[in-house]
Amino acid sequence: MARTSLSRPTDAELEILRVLWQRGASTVREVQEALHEAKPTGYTTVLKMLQIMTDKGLVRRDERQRAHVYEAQLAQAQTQQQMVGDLLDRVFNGSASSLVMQALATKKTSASELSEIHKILDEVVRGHR
Amino acid sequence: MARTSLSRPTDAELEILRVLWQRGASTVREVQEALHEAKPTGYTTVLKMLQIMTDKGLVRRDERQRAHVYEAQLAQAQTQQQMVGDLLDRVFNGSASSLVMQALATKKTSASELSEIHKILDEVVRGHR
DNA sequence: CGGGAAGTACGAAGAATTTCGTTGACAATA
DNA sequence: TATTGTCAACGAAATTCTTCGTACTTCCCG
Repeated sequence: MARTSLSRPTDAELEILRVLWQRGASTVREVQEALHEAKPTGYTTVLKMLQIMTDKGLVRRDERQRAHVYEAQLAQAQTQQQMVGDLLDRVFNGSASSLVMQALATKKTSASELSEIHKILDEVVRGHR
Repeated sequence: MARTSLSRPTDAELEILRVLWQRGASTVREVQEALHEAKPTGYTTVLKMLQIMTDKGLVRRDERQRAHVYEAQLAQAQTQQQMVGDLLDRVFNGSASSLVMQALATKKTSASELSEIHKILDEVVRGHR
């Protein structure tokens, strides 16, 4: 039974999505092996998660081969945008500047990261005029 | 029984923290009334949440009055920083520039927000030299 | 003092999340 | 063909999150 709403992925779901984004379409076994390196995880656990995620519409399943192949439904950037938007609403009252400020305060952001952000900012400002 | 770890607040916990940050130290009744406007919530529900949050160390409780007074343990900025750091790790692989990019892509950020971000960025860059 | 109002504590129940054991289907191979 | 290995499906258990009913306590007012 497919769902309609599509809420934000849980932690375990996100772990799996990260693998799928990195590897591209993968079998259960491939995902399990990738996850297992970071954190021991059983095969059936990953399988069950992927079944649930298929149900929720987070991933697509290709059943043509005996070993089904799973693929993330949304591109990484889309999910990132959704999740940062969610955080913006829930935690920052919609203030993007607060979010950026706290993001920069958290990590010692590298100089190259900073100039990258500067570039992005310039582009957005340019687009605004 | 107090906990040790202090994981990220759940959604319901965050709702309550938002009230406490906005109002400052408050009784259960005060929190409940504030929450109730946005979303009907029973008194004992809020009470139980606050008890759990005290347990987790998310809030402090002053029991000197009959109506206990609750206060957020961490300042809003601290929690924001923690949560954006968490998102950075879990969803953006630590790339602050990606996060900023997606944040700006999500909302039509206002011009004043953009210049505010620009100012923050300049300050951080200056601090780096 | 007696009774109601306002408060806390406790426990339970339902939902969602996460993990994994067992089963049965299917395929490769000896 | 008989055996062994790989896989999906299913269900159940453990945990966490969320909500709220009930019981007990304390305070105030007549």
